[in-house]
Amino acid sequence: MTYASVLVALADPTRRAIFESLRDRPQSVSGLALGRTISRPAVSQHLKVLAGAGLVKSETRGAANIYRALPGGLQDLRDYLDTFWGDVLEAFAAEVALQQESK
Amino acid sequence: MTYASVLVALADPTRRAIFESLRDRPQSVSGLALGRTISRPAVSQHLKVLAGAGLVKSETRGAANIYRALPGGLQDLRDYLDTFWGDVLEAFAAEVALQQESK
DNA sequence: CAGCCTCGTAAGCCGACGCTAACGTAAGAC
DNA sequence: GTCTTACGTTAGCGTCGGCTTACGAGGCTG
Repeated sequence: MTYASVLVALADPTRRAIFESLRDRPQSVSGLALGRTISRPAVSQHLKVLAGAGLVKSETRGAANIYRALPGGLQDLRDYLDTFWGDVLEAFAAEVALQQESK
Repeated sequence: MTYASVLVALADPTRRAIFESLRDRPQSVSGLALGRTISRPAVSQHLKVLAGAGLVKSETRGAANIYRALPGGLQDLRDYLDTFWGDVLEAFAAEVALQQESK
């Protein structure tokens, strides 16, 4: 069921940009807000959503909060897509079989 | 860039349900609306979004419109997630190297 | 032809989401 | 202690998205 929250989290372009930025290297909240046009609280809220989806981990270092990307959070979504592949191929095979019968 | 529209399309639960229903077997618009609580036009609009993302194909048969799931439409998203994996592991390795140096 | 089915689209409503501004809190630096 | 920096949270606003109702366009049947 977590793949649902992952989809919602990654559906937003700003959130994807933040996640991709964290993919390159861990960063603080203000560090993430520096390169963008949105305010720091907006970044904080996006990080909250990403953390809720298990895509990001926060690590307090002094007064700063360092965020890091969690690649494992994508696994559920990958599995979801994989099940789709198999099912759709099965359905296709069944369809072909039906076509054969109707001839 | 298509993975973005795929993410948006699959982020909605109703749209996912429709897509999963088409995964099992091709169906008409009213056929899809039959099992659900939402109206037929709502289904039609969702199908439009799914088609825009390349996840669904419409095939006119008489007065009916048969929709079919396109598994290939998920490939771009899969590739996007895969690039994430490699990059994040590289970043992790770089982080470990930094930790080692600072000791 | 008339009637019925299929479907897509437009208008409108309403709730959810993203954003900002403002507040309060906690951790160093001096 | 004081100041600064970094952060999270809240309230409020604007906007986007999903849903329904109503309409118009094609196809099939009698």
